[in-house]
Amino acid sequence: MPSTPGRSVSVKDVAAAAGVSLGTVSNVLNRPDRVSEATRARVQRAMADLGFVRNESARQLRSGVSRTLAYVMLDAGNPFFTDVAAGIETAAEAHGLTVVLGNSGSRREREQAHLDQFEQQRVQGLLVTPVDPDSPLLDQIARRGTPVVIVDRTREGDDFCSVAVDDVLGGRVAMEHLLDRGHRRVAFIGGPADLGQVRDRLAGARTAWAEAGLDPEDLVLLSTADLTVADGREAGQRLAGMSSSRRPTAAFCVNDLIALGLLQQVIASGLRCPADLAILGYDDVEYAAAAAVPLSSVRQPRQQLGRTAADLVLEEAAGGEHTHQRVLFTPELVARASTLG
Amino acid sequence: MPSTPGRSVSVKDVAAAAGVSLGTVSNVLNRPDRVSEATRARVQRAMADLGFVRNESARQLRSGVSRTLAYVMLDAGNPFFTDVAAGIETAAEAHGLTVVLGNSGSRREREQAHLDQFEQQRVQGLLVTPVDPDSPLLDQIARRGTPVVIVDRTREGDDFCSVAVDDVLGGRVAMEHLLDRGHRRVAFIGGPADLGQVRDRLAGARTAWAEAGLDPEDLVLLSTADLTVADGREAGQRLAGMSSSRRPTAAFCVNDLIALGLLQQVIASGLRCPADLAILGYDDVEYAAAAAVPLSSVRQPRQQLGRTAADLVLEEAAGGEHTHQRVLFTPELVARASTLG
DNA sequence: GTTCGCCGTTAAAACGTTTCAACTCTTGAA
DNA sequence: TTCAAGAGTTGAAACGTTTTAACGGCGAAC
Repeated sequence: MPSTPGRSVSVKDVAAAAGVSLGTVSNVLNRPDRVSEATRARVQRAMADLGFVRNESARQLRSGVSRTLAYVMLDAGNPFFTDVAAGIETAAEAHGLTVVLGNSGSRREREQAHLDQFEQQRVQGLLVTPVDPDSPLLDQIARRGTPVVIVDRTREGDDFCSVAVDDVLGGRVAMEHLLDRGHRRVAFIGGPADLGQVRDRLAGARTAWAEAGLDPEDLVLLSTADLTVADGREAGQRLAGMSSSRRPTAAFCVNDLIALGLLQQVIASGLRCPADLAILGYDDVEYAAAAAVPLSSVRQPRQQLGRTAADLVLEEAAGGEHTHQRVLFTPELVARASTLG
Repeated sequence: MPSTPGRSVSVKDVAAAAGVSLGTVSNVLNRPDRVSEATRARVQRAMADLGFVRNESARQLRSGVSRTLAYVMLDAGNPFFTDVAAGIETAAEAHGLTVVLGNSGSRREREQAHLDQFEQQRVQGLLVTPVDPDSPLLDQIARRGTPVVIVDRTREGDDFCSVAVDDVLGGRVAMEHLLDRGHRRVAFIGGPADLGQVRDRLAGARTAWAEAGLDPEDLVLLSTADLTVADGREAGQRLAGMSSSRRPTAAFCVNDLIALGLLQQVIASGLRCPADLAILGYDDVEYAAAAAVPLSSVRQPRQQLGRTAADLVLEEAAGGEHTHQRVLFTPELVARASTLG
């Protein structure tokens, strides 16, 4: 008969009900092999009857260690980060840990609240995709003893482990693909220009462009205000308005949303993809393959990003000698109809 | 000068460093107004110097209450649930609580692990979109004293608060819209048929259909294996293959992914939307408005779902008299070009 | 019959915080 | 001058668990 909701049953209560000492109850919980079959059964029965729930606070206070990993994500609404989180969960599960997630929604004060909270909870490790990778708050936390790993961002210096994807390489791979397909009039579409990922992908694209012996001036830059479908459509209007002799034959979009918007507008304008305009996106979001013309894109190893981050933070938490490392993953081109046709 | 990582600075250390008693340090933390300006400054200085981090476990153990709400979501990769989570966070923030998220990924054992974990952490309230709303685990937790609210699901009986959206009503509203637009040959597209939401939306649609005096037999049912874009495209092929005299003039899709796939295939087949086929989706996902033809859809108040759930669980946690209630939200039709044209 | 070792169990200490009653000054009123 | 009130501070107790040293009982070995 389970107990009434009348607050918190403790080991002491269980001990009394089972007619054993409190230490024995703890043994049943933590080292069941040290307890005789009979008493163990009696104690477990009492726990079930009384509705005993271990008090994690007390357990952690005494034992000093928690069984959780925390990930503070930048934007829970973005599938990229939830995939990263899934990777973290996979790795944590393998170590018998649970993962708790905090969502900052790109807001500094929420990020700080979560970080404080998790630090005070003494989580075993703290993974974070920070609003600002250079925030001193991260240094403080690390200095006070909680292992911190930066995810999908990097920062100068070797104060942290970090895992990220090589955006410069991604930009280069993308451009090389378009060049391989024979395109010599190419547009780079994306913005705002000061966003690290936009900057890096453009830099990579420019490198490939230059290595092909082409004039840097000839790479068409179409800057967008943001990274949305609407921005892509707007860029599409600009392209459609060009004379066919001047219009690029291919577009490298800094993300898939822009690429999808572009694709829609291009089709609506009566142009054909890829015959009139090849389109290459970035991120390989779930709907990329399901677009009207299946979209070529650059895929990032999202789950692996998470798994690796979790492994790193656990290695650091384990305490042996540990040197911080910056892991940079290689993005992968996924060629589909929108550039192959 | 911040301390070395050599484990955990306690209030005792701070007290010693500041030359005050341990109780005073606690007062600085919890009732700063009771401490004189001078000592407060001295203590705060010591805390900063030593890198003091409050131990949440000890705090909670002693005070008995936690400052967190937990939400165990069914699928962190689904934007619906992240929107719900955002709503929960909004409400929690207003109460000065933080929210931790657990992701079950529709797996029972992960759900159980998270629920156990959060119960043991003595969270103030537990929100959950369960794999199985009838799981006895939920009863156990509630009986042991942690307030539980079921989100986006309901269960019979009055053992829990729950918040959900009225899918029957949503189906009816959708069908009424198509009938209002004059359609009399209509297809319902979705599956698998045993999914609660498919069943409910179809039931609502049928009610509206019957109320319009139409023969139930005339509502065309196109069953899909799943709820993906690919399923929608496949349904589109079936529709396009019909003679124009027999083909429905409108399709109500059980979710937006199917609707988007259908739309793509319809356009690819040379049919016009909405002239040849009006299309109505469900969920109003982010990309619905950005489709080639902006998609009409049925919107669910996702954030409000979360806010309400959080408010309910907090009310229950507050402890006054509380009667469990089942809140059913009203979905809202968003009419766009795909049914208006 | 004594000793030894082993097993199951116990009692007490410790973790770091919050709370509370008690104490010491200081100040203003009687 | 005495007293009351109040502000500021203190020390100890308590939260529920884990851990450890010690204990009693029992069979085996001598």
